[in-house]
Amino acid sequence: MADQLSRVFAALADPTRRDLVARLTVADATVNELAEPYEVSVQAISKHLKVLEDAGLVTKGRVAQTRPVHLEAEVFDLMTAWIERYRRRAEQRYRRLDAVLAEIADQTPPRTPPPTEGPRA
Amino acid sequence: MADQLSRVFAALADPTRRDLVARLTVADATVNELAEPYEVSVQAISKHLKVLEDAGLVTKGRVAQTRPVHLEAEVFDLMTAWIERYRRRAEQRYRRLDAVLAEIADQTPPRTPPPTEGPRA
DNA sequence: AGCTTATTCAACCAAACGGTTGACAGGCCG
DNA sequence: CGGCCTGTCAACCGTTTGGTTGAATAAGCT
Repeated sequence: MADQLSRVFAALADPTRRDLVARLTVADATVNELAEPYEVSVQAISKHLKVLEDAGLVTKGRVAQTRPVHLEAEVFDLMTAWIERYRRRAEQRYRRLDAVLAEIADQTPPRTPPPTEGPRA
Repeated sequence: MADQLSRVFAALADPTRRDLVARLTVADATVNELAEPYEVSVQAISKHLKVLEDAGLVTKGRVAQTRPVHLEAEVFDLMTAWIERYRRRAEQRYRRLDAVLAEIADQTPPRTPPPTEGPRA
């Protein structure tokens, strides 16, 4: 199996699974309740829930013969940490670039239009 | 093709691709430069970059015969928005649950130990 | 023009994915 | 006890994924 971060991202790459997570933010629910709105079989949803469970996004209880599914929101922090870390670095880099460009624009009088949006765009 | 959010999550579900993104927060780089540290073929990295590009995480320029790869950090906001939205909802729900539990504990004197951690755990 | 470098395209392969149907295990309830 | 839910396991199927090698395209360099 892959590392947890990979599993979390992979789990949320599927729209059905994202929808399941979204619905679980409202309330815990049993597998059948969760499966009801979709057109696929209960087994398919059971598999989706297993993926979410393996990623640590969800846990299952045991009430009578049902297994209420519960969202574990803490795992979101794992993603947020990764995303924020690199977003911050990327932004710092742009800030640095902006500074360099500003300096260049300062030293050299109106030469070329500032290539703030480079060859792409 | 799937929606962009799915493509972004799927793109970041691979450790090699996450590493590419991480390295691109430092500086733009050509395909060959990016491929150098890994043990796989350049073609494999080219494919990874295509996945990142299709997800909108990355764009390619054209300098001479090289195609410098550039990180598009804005797409991160798409994920952050999704994550924060549902994290917030989940947290609100816990707050509500806490309130309910507090009220119950208030009305009923020491009856059962508060089931703050339910059947799971 | 002709060679070289950088990158992608194409065909192929094994493994994983998302779905199906059918069988089976656990726990209620008449 | 016997049946009925609820949920999972197993086998199967078509598609996607991540990798390979080999050929093709594009833009310098001499």
